[in-house]
Amino acid sequence: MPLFMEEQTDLLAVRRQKLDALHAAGVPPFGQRFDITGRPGEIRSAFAEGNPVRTAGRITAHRNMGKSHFLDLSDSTGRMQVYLHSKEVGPEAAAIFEHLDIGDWIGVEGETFTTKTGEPSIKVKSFTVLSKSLRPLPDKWHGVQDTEIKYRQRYLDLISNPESRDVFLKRIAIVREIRRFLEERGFIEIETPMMQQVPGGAAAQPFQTHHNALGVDLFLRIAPELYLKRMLVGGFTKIFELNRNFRNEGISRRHNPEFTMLEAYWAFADFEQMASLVEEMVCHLAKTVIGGFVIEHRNPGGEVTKSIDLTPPWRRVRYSDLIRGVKGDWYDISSAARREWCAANGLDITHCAEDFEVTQHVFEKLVEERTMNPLFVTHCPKELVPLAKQNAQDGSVVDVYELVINGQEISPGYSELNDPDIQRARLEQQSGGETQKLDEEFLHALEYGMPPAGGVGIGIDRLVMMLTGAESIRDVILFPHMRPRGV
RNA sequence: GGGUUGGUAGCUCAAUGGUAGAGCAGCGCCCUUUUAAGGCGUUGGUUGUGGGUUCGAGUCCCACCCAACCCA
Repeated sequence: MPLFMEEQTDLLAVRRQKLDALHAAGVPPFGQRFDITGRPGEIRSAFAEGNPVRTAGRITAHRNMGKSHFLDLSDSTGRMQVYLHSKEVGPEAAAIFEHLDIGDWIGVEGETFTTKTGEPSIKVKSFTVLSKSLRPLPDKWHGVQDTEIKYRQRYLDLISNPESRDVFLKRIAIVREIRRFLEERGFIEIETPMMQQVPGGAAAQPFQTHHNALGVDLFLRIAPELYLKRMLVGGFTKIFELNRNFRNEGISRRHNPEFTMLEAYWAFADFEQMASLVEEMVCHLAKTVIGGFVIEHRNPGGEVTKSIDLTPPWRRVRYSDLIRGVKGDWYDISSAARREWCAANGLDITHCAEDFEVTQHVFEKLVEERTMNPLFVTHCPKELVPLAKQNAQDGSVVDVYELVINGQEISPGYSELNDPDIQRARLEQQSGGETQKLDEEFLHALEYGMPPAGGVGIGIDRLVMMLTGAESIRDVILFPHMRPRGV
């Protein structure tokens, strides 16, 4: 009596009923090993007709023609259409098929053919249930639009938004190509401690933890620098580390508490050579991963919002010359006159106590933020970079570059300080006299002699943002940190 | 920390203070080459949470939660 039959329409309950139906039919809903001849996207991109194939994937589309069905099987490699007809698989399998849904993983065996609309396809002879999906997937056409779901449930974003998948595949390729580029040039990858007793190498708030057996507090590293320099002392003269740093600071469009950093050190080189190395490396990434030197950033409507041209050679300009480019007599006028000029030009410098901070604010707002194409800013004021070598000709500046692309700092590079006494003085100054913040073991190591070296750091997340056109760091980190919340 | 915007069905989105809707997904039926398949029918809601104003609140007010963006 349909009138008295309770209509069961809850989406989760319907899937549970199908799960039960599979069990009842003796079909394990969560399968085992399934050997394949190729993944869906691989078979499609290297398509040859008339071949026996086995593949597996998630059902992401179902076009039901009555007796014949067209399914898309997908994974991270892409999609492959399969054609399923009761005449080919038999009535028993056709009955099992009734219990499948979009979202289920299945394995298929069959033969490749091309449909009359020209679509590469697999004519299924048999299929195997690999995993029953108990929750419905996001909208097949729009995918996941809700940013919160994209970040908290990244797997849904990856299943339904191919453009998100592409960004992460590019990120993976970028990291792989960086390693290859450096290794081909004789750099070797080093692993140094992520838990440090003295968090050094940068000025940032660390995360704190505790080692029970040793009874000591430890800090997650804010940078690997001081350990990599110990490696230079140890005679490893071309090294890099590409891994995570942790900073206990704000979360924003450009900041995640854990982020990926490349640091590389090259003994007997200077900051100019490091600049060339970085220029070559980023150009290599653009060519191999992006496919060209021009990077276009688009808004959600698809319109180009900005264009970055990475074609080498990149400009190298002294910091002071860039400031003079903003205001020619900047270094000839009084401190008060500079502050008046800032106020008149809409720059808020109320938080700037020192003169160099005022100048730096002008640099950030009027040079850095407006620089889209690569620019090596060289010979920065020594107050800004306390750990670098002073310039031999001009003691007020240091031998460093800051690479600016896309309006943000992408990479600093130094001629590293290797005089242990000057290094100690600088670190003591930086720590404000708090001796427990000094990494004495590092200073001790320097006294054995560290070769002069060039060093670079590159924030990989921001580099990926620049290369892929992402406007938020959360779009290039698979699982960005979010405020806790139940699903 | 401050400001702005947003949170409605599984997903994507509507809804002058006056009966909460559509598309997709789901469910039922038709269809043997479709591809955002199509056709007919149909189910589905604590409108982020908690208060308040009102005859009446998704809509107005207050607080809180979560997110995005801008600022610090």
